Amino acid sequence: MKTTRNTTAKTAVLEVFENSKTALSHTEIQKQLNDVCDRVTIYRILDRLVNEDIIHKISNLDGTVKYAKCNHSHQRVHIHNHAHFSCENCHEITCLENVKPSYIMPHNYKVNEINFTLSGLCPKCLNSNI
Amino acid sequence: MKTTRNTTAKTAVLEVFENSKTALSHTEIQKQLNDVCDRVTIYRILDRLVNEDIIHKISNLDGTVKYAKCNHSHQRVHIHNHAHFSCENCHEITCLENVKPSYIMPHNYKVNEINFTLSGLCPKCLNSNI
DNA sequence: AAAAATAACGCAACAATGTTGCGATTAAAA
DNA sequence: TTTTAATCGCAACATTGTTGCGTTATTTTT
Ligand SMILES: [Zn+2]
Ligand SMILES: [Zn+2]
Ligand SMILES: [Zn+2]
Ligand SMILES: [Zn+2]
Repeated sequence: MKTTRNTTAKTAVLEVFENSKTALSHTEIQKQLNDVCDRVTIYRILDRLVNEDIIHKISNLDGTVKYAKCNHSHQRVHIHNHAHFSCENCHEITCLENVKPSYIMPHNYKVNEINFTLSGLCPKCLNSNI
Repeated sequence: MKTTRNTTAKTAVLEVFENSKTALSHTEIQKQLNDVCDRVTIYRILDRLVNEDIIHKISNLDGTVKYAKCNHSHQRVHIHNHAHFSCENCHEITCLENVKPSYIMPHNYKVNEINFTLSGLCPKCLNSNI
């Protein structure tokens, strides 16, 4: 079995997540790390953190990919079924941990995973405009 | 005002959509077109068809982008608020025109658009496996 | 029908994002 | 301390999408 290791690069990436309230893209992480490690290493660390259920991957409407901390590691079954909000103004992505859509599916489909993304204006941008 | 023109390439792309029950990626369209036109032209045609509300763009969980015919052009307000299903086995994307999620949002958010994608096994793959 | 206007095209070049192979490091176990 | 293998850096490559520009072709005007 493969064991996972704690490296300086991985610790640095984790710290970036700890200090962020919103989801982060690979590029945003790279900028904050400031040459702590190679570009490729960040990709590999992100893959590992996803596999370890420490962060989750968010694919956005505009094609960008971001990652966010998992705030539910205590749950027995680790499922990412919450919604995400994408602000059209500041482009920040936030987890809406408590928003879970209800829906009715046609028969003969087996649903394993759902992705629910809403876009519009976040509270910050909603208050600070005309 | 810019007027839109009917070209052989655009007609060919439209025909590909007419013959498809599922959503199509740029690459899939390109293969079916078989050098009718350049790669870039397909991108530009897809952009135009989206602007004309003839097709809609679907961003998938795995980062792929597909396009599908709009089957609701008769509606007065043209909104794409239906769900999409992504099969983990055959990777086909289908529009679930009648699946519309209900949800409760926290205050102070203004929602303009939603994206609801479900993944799992489609009816075809569900029936044809062990 | 011919001429004029411009939407659409082909091509080449570029950009962003992510992947792979491989030899060198280094964290963790023995 | 030595050994093992997970992780890293680097170079090279792949995919997807964009842009500029001179050319082609559809549509409108004359
Ligand atoms: Zn905002
Ligand atoms: Zn989340
Ligand atoms: Zn299927
Ligand atoms: Zn659809």
